[in-house]
Amino acid sequence: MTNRLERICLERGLRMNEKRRVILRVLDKAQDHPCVDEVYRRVTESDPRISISTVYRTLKILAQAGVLSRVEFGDGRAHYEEARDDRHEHLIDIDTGKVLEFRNGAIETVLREAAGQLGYRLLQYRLELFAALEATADGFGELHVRERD
Amino acid sequence: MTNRLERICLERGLRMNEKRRVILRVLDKAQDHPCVDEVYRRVTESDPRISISTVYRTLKILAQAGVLSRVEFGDGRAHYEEARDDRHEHLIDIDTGKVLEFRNGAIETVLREAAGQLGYRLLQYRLELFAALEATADGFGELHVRERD
DNA sequence: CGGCTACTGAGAATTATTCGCAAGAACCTC
DNA sequence: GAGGTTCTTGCGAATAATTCTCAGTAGCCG
Repeated sequence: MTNRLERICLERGLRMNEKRRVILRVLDKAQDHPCVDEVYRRVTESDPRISISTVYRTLKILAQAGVLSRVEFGDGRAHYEEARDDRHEHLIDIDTGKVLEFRNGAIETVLREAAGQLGYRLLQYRLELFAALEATADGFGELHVRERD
Repeated sequence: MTNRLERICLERGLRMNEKRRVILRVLDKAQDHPCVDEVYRRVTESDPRISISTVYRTLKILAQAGVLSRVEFGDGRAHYEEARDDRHEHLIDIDTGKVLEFRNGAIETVLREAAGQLGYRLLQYRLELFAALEATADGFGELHVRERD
């Protein structure tokens, strides 16, 4: 079962080999946003002979090819996640360091408008929210949010 | 003529000396968001004997004390600006690398609401818009930020 | 004035990441 | 399936931004 990411790589003219497959598999399975070291750690569980250089290089190439997305959380390291076409935002829980993903179309709209008011067209943006759990429950019950790292 | 920033420093229990005054003056006069190297360059015009260590250290301390704000524009360097109490956003022109500042209360509102919907209270956020003048460029291309500013 | 501490300069150390190069492997062509 | 071009890999060295160490210096408060 050739996975989805592997197929996309081939479509974009990237060569495929077992090391690259291992890296792709790690990111395909990841439920979080691992940094390079963490990807390396996971990757070496499958193939201890892979080098950190290769991980750095491959992640960079895959991000440039749009197979992965590079995210930065202000911790001085690059984090990667599988690229998806649905834009989503990241909220970092100040207390636990956990990263929540959520979607909110209004954000993109507001930002696009703000850029527009300056005569610009928004191409891309970097956004991270730092927040703390509200002391009081809001009584709206379970919100379905994927908890990630 | 003791400047405003210097006064704030004293209020927060920071010691004052001529080197620190020079750094403060540079940031007080700055109309942009200089990175550490750039601050160092400007500072050495007044006092060539100041060291880059001191610039790094002082900028960090001043930012922690809330006298300055540290901003990151995705170019891998820290940039500093005088801290102000009015929240403002940054838009990076991807063609020129120029950084525009603007105010837009709607942005903060939307972000605060988004956090609220997740049960969180927004404490802080990092936001950078990358955009091109309406007329120019098309599509979501590579984003490269140039030095300076 | 005197002392407790914070501040400074210089260079070494750290951290994250990229580069250079030679060897090895994909993939296209015939 | 052989061959060759070009991409990929591993390793260690190189960068780049930033922090740390440490000894010497100097604010600031009493």
